[in-house]
Amino acid sequence: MFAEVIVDIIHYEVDKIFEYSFSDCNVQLGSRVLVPFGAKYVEGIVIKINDESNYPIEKIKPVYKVLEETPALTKESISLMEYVTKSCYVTKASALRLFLPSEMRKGRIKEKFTLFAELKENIDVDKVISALKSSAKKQRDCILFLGENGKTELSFLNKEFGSSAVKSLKDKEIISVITEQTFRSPYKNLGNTGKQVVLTNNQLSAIDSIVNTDKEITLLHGVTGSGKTEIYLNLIDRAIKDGKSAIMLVPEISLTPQMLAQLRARFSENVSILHSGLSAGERFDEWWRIRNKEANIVIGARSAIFAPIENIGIIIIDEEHDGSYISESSPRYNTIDVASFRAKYNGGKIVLGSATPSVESYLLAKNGEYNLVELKDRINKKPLPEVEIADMRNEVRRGNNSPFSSVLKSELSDCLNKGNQAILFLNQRGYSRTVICTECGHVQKCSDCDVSLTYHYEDNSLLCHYCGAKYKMIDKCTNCGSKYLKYGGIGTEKIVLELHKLFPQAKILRMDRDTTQSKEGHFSILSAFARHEADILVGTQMIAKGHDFPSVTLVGILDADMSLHFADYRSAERTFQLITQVAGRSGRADETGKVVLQTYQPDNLVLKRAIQYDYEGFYKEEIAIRKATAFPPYTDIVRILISSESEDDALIVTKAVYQELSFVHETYRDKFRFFGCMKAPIKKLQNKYRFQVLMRINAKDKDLTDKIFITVNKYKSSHVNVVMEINSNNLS
DNA sequence: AGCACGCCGACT
DNA sequence: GTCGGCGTGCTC
Repeated sequence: MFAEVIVDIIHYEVDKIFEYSFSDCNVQLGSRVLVPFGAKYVEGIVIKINDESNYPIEKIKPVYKVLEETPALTKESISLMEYVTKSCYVTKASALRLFLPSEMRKGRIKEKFTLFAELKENIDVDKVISALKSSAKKQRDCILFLGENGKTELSFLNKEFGSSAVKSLKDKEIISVITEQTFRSPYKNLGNTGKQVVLTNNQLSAIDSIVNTDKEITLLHGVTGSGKTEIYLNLIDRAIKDGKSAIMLVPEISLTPQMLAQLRARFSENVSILHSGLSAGERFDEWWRIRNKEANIVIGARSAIFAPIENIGIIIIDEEHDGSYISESSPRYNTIDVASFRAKYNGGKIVLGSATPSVESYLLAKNGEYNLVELKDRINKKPLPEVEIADMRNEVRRGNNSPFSSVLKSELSDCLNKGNQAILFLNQRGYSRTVICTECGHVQKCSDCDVSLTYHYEDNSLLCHYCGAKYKMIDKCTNCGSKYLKYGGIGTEKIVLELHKLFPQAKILRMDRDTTQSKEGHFSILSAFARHEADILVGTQMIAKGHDFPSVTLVGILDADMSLHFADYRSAERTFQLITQVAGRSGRADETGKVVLQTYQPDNLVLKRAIQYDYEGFYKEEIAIRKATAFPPYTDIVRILISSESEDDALIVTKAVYQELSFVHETYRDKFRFFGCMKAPIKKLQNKYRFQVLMRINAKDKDLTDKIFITVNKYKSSHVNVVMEINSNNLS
C-alpha cells in the first residue's frame, strides 16, 4: 500500500505530495507519521491512501513510524486544509499546522498518565477484612475506602494509608493498579456562574428564525444587553440534543473564561476550551478530549475554528465585526470563511452576533445572503447610557489644557462621591506618544522602524510599539543636544498620574498591554475592579469588550477622535464600534449610566451616530461612502508587500513586481479599480524597508487573484520577502 | 527546511 | 597545494 504524505516543512519547494510505502495497518487517512526525507526523518500527515503508485518504485521508501494510533486529522480537516491552501495561498504544510496543537509536533508533549487503584472484581469486602490480621488497620481502612469510593488515584492512597499497606493489598491481589490517561484541565477552579433564564419573546423568535431559516448564516444584530448570550446557549443546547456538536468563538482570549463559566454551568464536562493562552499540556489534552469525542462543545478564540470536532451543528461567532477574526499572519485566513466551509461540510449553521456588525456582513444580510435577525430592545428595558459630548475646543479656549474636560471632572467627582466606579478609555498606552525636541523639532524614532517612540514613565524608557525595542530615556535631543524636550500625545500612564493629582483619595487601576503581561493579567485586574478594589479603571481598547461591572456608572472616552484620524477606509467603522462598545460598559440595574465623550470635532457624523446608538444611520452613510469611493465590500484590496533589510534590493524587486503586474493590469484593465506602487505607510519595520503594490479588484475572481499570486510569488527570496494580502485589516 | 554537492579565496 | 565559503538542487 502507498500513502500520500505532506511533510511538515514549510517551503514552496517541498510543497507537494510525497509517496511512501507501508504494510502497517495503523497507517490511516489523517495519521501523523515519521518518514525518511532526504538525509533525515521528518513528520508528515497521510492525506491519501492508494493501492498503487505512479512514482518509480525503487525510489519509494517505507513509512518509518506511525505517531499516534488515532489519526490526528479527520477527513474534513484534510479537505479544509486543501481549501485553506487555495484561498490563503500557503503551502499545504502551513495549512496543516492550523489543525494541530503546536506541542504535538516534534513530540514535545505526551499524554499524561496517572496510576489508579481499585478493588478487584468479585471481592467481598467483609470477607476480605475478616481475613486480615487485626493489626492491619491501615489495610482495612483502605479496603473500606475503596469499597465506598471506587477507583482512586494511587498517589492519594499511598499518602492516606501508607505505601506499605497499599503494596501488601496489591501483593495479596485484593486491589489492582491500572494506568489511565488523565487530562490537564484548564480553568478547573472557575465557578459555575450560569443561571437558568426565562427567554423573552424576542429571544424566542430570534431562535426560531435561526433554526428555521434555510440560509447557512444568520446575522444576529442585537443592541448591548439584548440577551444574545442566552440565545447562543439555547442554540448550543439544541445542537447537543440533536446529537451534534458546537463551536463558539469569542474575539479574544481574555473573554473565554467568563463564557466558559456559563457553558460549564449548562453543559459541564461536554465543554472544552482551545486557545493559545493555555499551557502546552492543557492545550494538548483539551485537543485530544475533543478529538476523542469526550467533549462536543468547543469554545475559544479564532484558532478554535480548526478544532478537531466532528458533526458540527452550530458555529457561533460572537462580536463578528472584531478584527481578530481575520488572521494577520500567514495563513491569513478569514474565520467566517472557514466557518462557512465547515458548516457546509457538516450541514450545520452559523450565527454571527454583534451589536455593531461589520458593514460587510450587514450588507450581505440586507442583500439576503444572510438571514438577518435584529434585537432592538434591551432585556430589562433599561435605557442605554446617556452620552454627553465634551467639546475639547472650548476647553482649550477656556484655558483647560488637562486631558479632562470640566464636564468629565465634575461627573467623575460625582460618581466617586456616590461610591460608584468609573472607566476611562484612551487607546494609547505609555506616558506620551512622542518625545519632541523644542529646539530642532526632532522626534525620537526607533532605529529599526520608521516609527516614533513612546515614552514610558514607569521604567523611564522609550518603547517602539511596533517592534518592541526598548531604549533608555534621553535627557537631551539626540539630534541637536538641546535639553528642552516636549512630550506629545497623552497615554494611559499619564492619565493615571493626572487622576492621582485630581482625586488623591481614589484608587486607580490601569489596564493595557503593559499591565497585563503576566499570564492572568487581564483576569486579575478585571476581577479586582469587579470586587470594587479600585474606583477608576483606566485602559486601552482591551477594556471595551464584554466585561460587566455592576457598579460602573460613568464612562469617559478621552479622545474619541484618535481612531478617526487613521488613514484607513475602516477607521470610521472602527470608531463607531469602539465608542458603542465602551459606552455599553456604563450603567447599572438601578441607575442609568453616563458617558462623556471628549472630541475636537463634535459635529463629526460618525460620532453623532455613535452617541445616538444609531447603527442603521451609521451603516447607511458608511455604505454609501464605500460604494462611491469603491472600497470594500464593493471591491477587495489586494496588497503586495515587499520588504528587505536592503532598501535597494526591496526597491529592485518592487519595480520588477510592479512591471510584471502591469502586464496583468493591461490585459484586465476593466477588472481593476486601482493599481499603484508606493512606499508602505510605515517605510521601515524591524529593520526592513517596505514597499507595496496596491490593487483594488474583485477578489472573488479567483483566476485573477491566482494570476497575481503566481506572478508575484516567484520574486520571493531569502533576503527579499514578498507577501500578498487580501483585505488585510492592517494596511500600515 | 536541511543537507549534499560543487566551484573560488586565504591559510598550516 | 588544501580547508572551507555559501550558491544551486534535491528530497517520495
